[in-house]
Amino acid sequence: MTPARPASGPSRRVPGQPDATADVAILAAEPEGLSLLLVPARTTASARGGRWELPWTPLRPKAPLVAQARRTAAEALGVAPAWLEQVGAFDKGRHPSDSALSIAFLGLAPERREGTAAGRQARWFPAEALPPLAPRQREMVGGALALLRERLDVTPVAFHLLPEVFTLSQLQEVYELVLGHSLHKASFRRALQAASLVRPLAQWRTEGRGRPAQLYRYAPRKRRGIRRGVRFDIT
Amino acid sequence: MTPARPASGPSRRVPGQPDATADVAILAAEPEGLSLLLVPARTTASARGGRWELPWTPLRPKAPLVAQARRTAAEALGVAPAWLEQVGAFDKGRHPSDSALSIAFLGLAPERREGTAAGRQARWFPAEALPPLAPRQREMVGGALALLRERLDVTPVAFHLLPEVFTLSQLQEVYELVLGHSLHKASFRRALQAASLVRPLAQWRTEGRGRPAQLYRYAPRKRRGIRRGVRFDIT
DNA sequence: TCAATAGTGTCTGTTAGACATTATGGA
DNA sequence: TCCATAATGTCTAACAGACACTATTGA
Repeated sequence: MTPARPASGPSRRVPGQPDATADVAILAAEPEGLSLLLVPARTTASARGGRWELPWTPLRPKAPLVAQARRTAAEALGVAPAWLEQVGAFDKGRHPSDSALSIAFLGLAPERREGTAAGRQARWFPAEALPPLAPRQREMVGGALALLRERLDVTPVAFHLLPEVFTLSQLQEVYELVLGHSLHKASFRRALQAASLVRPLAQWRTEGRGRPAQLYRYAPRKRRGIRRGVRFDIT
Repeated sequence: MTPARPASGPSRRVPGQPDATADVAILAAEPEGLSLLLVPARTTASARGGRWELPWTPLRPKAPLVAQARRTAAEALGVAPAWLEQVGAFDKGRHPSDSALSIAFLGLAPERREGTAAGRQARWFPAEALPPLAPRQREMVGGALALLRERLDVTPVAFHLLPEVFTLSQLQEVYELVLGHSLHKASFRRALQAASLVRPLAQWRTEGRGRPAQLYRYAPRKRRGIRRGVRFDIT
């Protein structure tokens, strides 16, 4: 499928090292939607000016995969991501490195607006309006978003998209952003109460107009082994 | 971590080819539990007699990843698996090939007892009583089982563990095997009815003692976009 | 006072699980 | 006949969503 490419400049293939890359899709939640961290494309033959790409590094077999992904993420984000998980291996489509294989990771950053000076020229883009990406990286972003949605109702992953201290409205916003639809406020809080995942603080924060919102902190108490019945919820 | 191994016999490392493998965990459902297909370990220096391993092949960058996994599975199973999905990339622990990286796949076979002559010397082992495996392959099996559980309530994947025609008790057994706990019969059937995933046939099958069970076929009719509320079901 | 947001109480329809009952075969 | 399994109807407790209402701030 791919035409035989000349081994381009900086792709130094060391025998014994896999011809593969580690790519990281770093997501953050903002009021307007999820945003993705991109870095300026390395200047290669194919790259005209102003292109962007997912942070990636060539895979080095010595270092553990996750460690390398974490380093790659930290390099672009400025700090280590609050959460990191492998999405999977991708081999279809072109990659900026022209590598045959790429391992994608999902990284989460807590509320990018505050702090987290994105390294060098890295920039955040709204997840619904991304600049053109290499086909393989485009697929990896899709996989990362899907993984985030999957994890959301199995793992308290939403809290890694929020600062230490947050309001329940903020928490609900994150869930709505990731799930892609709005939730019932009373039901959301009831379920949250039942799960006892958060601890209220004796602090309130006023934001714009209305009544100030109480602040909460992530503090899971119960370990519940609830066995739900089967749901045949095929999509 | 790994001591410097001499490049052992059959590991021909071609420069430009990733030093990686594709491994497949092929599962089937039996009344006693899930079973896993293993093949005799390739005779290498480390292998004493009677060891087993997951079917694997060295990764060839030209071929698409899934295609190669499917071929690897078919070689061990005799036929193509009814379902195949990537589990992820594994790099920790030793692999029979001593490769730095392995991509794991989950394969499903419909009820192994009937037909499906396992290729050559391949053998089924109960998933709870596996023979010793290379550490990395052991992890891959765990990942494959976890993925199967994850997929079960999102995708009608259970039907790929059953023959074309089955009884509702068989279907429930598969769900119970994969989920690891028993389900309420009436509730199970009610939910199944509501999802309209199966079509009853005008055939009954008597099995042992009691009343004969009606046979069903997988036939999803509705495409439902039901939006459930959030569940904070952290395990 | 009005607008806007936070937070809560009540009602109702849905549903999962418990239980009981009928149906239908083999031993 | 008895036993084992299939299949279904009814009841109840739990729960999700709708709705309404109070609370508390800024404009």
